[in-house]
Amino acid sequence: MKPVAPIRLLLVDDHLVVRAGLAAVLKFDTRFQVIAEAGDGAAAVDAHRKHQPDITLLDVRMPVMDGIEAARRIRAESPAARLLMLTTYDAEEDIRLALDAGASGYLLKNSSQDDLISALLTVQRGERWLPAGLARRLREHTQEAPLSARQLEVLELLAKGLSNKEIAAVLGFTTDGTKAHLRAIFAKLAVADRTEAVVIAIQRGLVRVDG
Amino acid sequence: MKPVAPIRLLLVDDHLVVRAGLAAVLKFDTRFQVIAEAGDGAAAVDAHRKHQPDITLLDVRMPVMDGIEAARRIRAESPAARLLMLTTYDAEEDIRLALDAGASGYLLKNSSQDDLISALLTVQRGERWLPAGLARRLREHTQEAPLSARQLEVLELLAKGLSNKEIAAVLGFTTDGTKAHLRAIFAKLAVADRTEAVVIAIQRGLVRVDG
DNA sequence: CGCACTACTACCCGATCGGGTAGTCGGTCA
DNA sequence: TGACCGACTACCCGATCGGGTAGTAGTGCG
Repeated sequence: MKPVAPIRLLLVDDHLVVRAGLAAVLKFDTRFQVIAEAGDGAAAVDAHRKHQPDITLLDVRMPVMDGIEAARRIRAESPAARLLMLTTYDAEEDIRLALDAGASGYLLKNSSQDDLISALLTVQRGERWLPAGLARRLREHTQEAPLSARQLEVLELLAKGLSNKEIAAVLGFTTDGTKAHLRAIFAKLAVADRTEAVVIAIQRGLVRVDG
Repeated sequence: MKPVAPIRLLLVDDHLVVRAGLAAVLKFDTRFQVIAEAGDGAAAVDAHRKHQPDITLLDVRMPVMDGIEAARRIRAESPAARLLMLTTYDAEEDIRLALDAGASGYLLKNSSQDDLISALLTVQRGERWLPAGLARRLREHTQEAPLSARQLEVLELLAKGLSNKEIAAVLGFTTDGTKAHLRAIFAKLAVADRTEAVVIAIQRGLVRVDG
């Protein structure tokens, strides 16, 4: 064992308890050193600029600026930054967005201490880290055509329970327009009707219901 | 200030990080003392029996045995036990179930340290603690008639995207039977169609989609 | 005992939905 | 330039949905 400089970490999470927990869990491992913490995305960007950590542990869902946007901005400033996203949710869309935003890994909050540590070490080596089952599920849907921006708008309204006519009114086209979009959406999500589409969309994280 | 014996706490959460975080946050407040931890519901029941804590902080969603069931069993053994449920989700149904199971309070994981401490102190006094906005939302829907067991079965299948005919086949009655159930469900949830019903059901925690 | 309520079945009917087909318009990429 | 694709509009048609109404069986409640 040769002595190595500790990996310097920036912790970003809006939950105080989670930050404290991560710090507590990592405190006794000399390979890691928590050098800063932040409670929202904007603070994370500032803290990253100031401290230039080796790895940033970034919560996905946060007030002010979410983890995805924070990841994008950090990568814009520091393309070599290593970002490990941290989340409770395994919605595929979140993961896809996180990876697109430049994250090097994706860690579920219910991971064990061992997982946390191996994720950190893996990311530090410049490799990608994803939870076991997730990598497979992600590949499955990655082949399929993604929804267009317009289709996501329609889907969002659909998930509010609007009828074809109401969706058309909101988006400013005819009910036939809604139907055309729905047909494309159904095909891409491989479902038969609007209800199924909404359920799948929620499962995959294409739309949010937490309101 | 007269010196008081610290409030003895049992922490129950399947996330190591959360347990560590709670312990870390409470460590510096002498009014509290963490005397034991558990990682699932079954272990929580055992730990409660053994340590008889003043307050048990119980995560709702856990493997092996969830927090609701654990709360029920703990209360069965120790009717005076004070239980503070801890969760990320604010689905109303979870809260209702938790309170029915005998919880004295319900704390969201994104609460501040101040909230955590005042929740603990409130519960210790034997009073009920609920997050601000939640108490109101809960009262709103508490007036409304709850769904029957059969209606929940139908709702569950509805949330899988099944048609009236398919639901009827699964449950063993005619499509008219499905329609009769749906009419009752729509009325109780105050929605106009199946898609809206599913969204509301997911929001309120009446059905789960995490799979 | 009657009353209320859930769990259905059944029929009617208009509105909505979903699928098939076809064509226009604008942007992109080779 | 032509080929392709997304965003529509439009029309047809059968299936499904949701609402109104009515009636039966079974259960729990006072």
